[in-house]
Amino acid sequence: MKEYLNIGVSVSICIFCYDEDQKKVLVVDKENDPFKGGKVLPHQMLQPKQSLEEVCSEILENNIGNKNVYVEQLNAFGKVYRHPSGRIIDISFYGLINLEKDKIKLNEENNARFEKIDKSLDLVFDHDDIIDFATKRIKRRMKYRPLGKNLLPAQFTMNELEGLYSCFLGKQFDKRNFRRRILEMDFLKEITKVQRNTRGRKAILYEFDPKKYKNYSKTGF
Amino acid sequence: MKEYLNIGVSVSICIFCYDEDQKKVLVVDKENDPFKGGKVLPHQMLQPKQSLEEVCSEILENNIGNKNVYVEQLNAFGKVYRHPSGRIIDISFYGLINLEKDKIKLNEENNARFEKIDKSLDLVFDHDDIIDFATKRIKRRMKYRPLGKNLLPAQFTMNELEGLYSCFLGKQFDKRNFRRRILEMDFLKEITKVQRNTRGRKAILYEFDPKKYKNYSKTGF
DNA sequence: TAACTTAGTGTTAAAAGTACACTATTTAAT
DNA sequence: ATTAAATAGTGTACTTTTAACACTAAGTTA
Repeated sequence: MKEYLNIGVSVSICIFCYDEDQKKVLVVDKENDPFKGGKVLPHQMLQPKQSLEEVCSEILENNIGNKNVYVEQLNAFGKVYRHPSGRIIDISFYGLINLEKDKIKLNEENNARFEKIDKSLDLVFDHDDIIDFATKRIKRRMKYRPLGKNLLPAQFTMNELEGLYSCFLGKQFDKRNFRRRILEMDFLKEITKVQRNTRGRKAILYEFDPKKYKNYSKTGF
Repeated sequence: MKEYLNIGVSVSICIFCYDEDQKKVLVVDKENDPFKGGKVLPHQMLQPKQSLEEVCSEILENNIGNKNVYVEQLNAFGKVYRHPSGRIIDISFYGLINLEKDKIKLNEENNARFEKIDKSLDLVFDHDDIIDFATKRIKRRMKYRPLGKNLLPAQFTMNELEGLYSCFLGKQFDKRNFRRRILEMDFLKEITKVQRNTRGRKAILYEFDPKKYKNYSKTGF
């Protein structure tokens, strides 16, 4: 056997959602050694016949019961001793979902769950670094691409969208400027129906315009 | 043997330089099958005991005789049939060099050489895609980070810097606006000496201010 | 000394971004 | 029915950034 084949390739995914006005990430309990019982990102070994896309689909299917989630590649993490039981290169991805719209069925066997992202997350391997990497990537990306279609319900208010942006970018916006900017970017459709069980004035509901959203997603503003 | 080990990991590097007012990339002739004699990016199989950084150093040493070139990771390319003789995942990097300053000794055995980047490059595997990926990454990066320290000689004129930007971004600049913007960014030192064997008026020479350049490289403007 | 080559310089107009405070609509409480 | 509390929505003035634009300066060569 060729020596260079003594390397495994794993794929891991940061799956983010926006829930209870917070950014959360999917973590699972590790079912086998090393670090059995430790908290990790969902991940899996790549098999020789699988494309990277295929193993991503499998990971998604196995952990959230829905393989049709768009993911993007982040980075290959390859420190020699990142994995204690052999040489494993990890290729990481991230994806964004909405808990209702995407019909998520969390895997109960490995205790798959969404947790909010802070110091106390504390994953094993170098998975905290991966989350960090993903967080920065998303922040940069959302400055020139639209964000929200995968994270929000089909219809949403301007304040909800503002909350999302505010949460993911970690800063406050001026209401008026935010609205103006978003509407100028021209990827929203205003829905005439105005319905919500809230106190206070009822808000206009918006949807993303699928075509425009898609175009801007590809080419940026 | 575990099935998932039947995958190899290669590392390839796009090494760019700026020569004769053109952006060029290092290519070599492939020395063994598959595609023996074909044109490729310098690359090598990752060995189990090597870090990604180490194999990059080796590739650099073997092809340009200087392993101390800063490289950044681009992307993992992992299509199942990208390599005809087995499953190989390629992790690509890019680096920027200056032909004189970096004391480049091109490997003659594999005909290592810099070629300008256009349709006629035509590399085997998916190496054209990798160059494409690198080109876009650099374009995006140079909008918020300084560029040039690795590509230009230690001292250079403002017009030379403009030429470089113009070449890498693929667009023309207004002289006055360009100068103003670059000087405002404040990573250049003006050198009093004004010397060049050129026709016409002599130009002021600049150097990069190492500290400022480094800071902006990390954090952006 | 005139023609040519390359380097260097300021101003104005347009666009984008930022700061800022009140009115409108609805529900809940009295 | 009236008032208080909650949430949604709106416009203007100022500042900063970007973009457009053409001539003068310094040196070389014929």
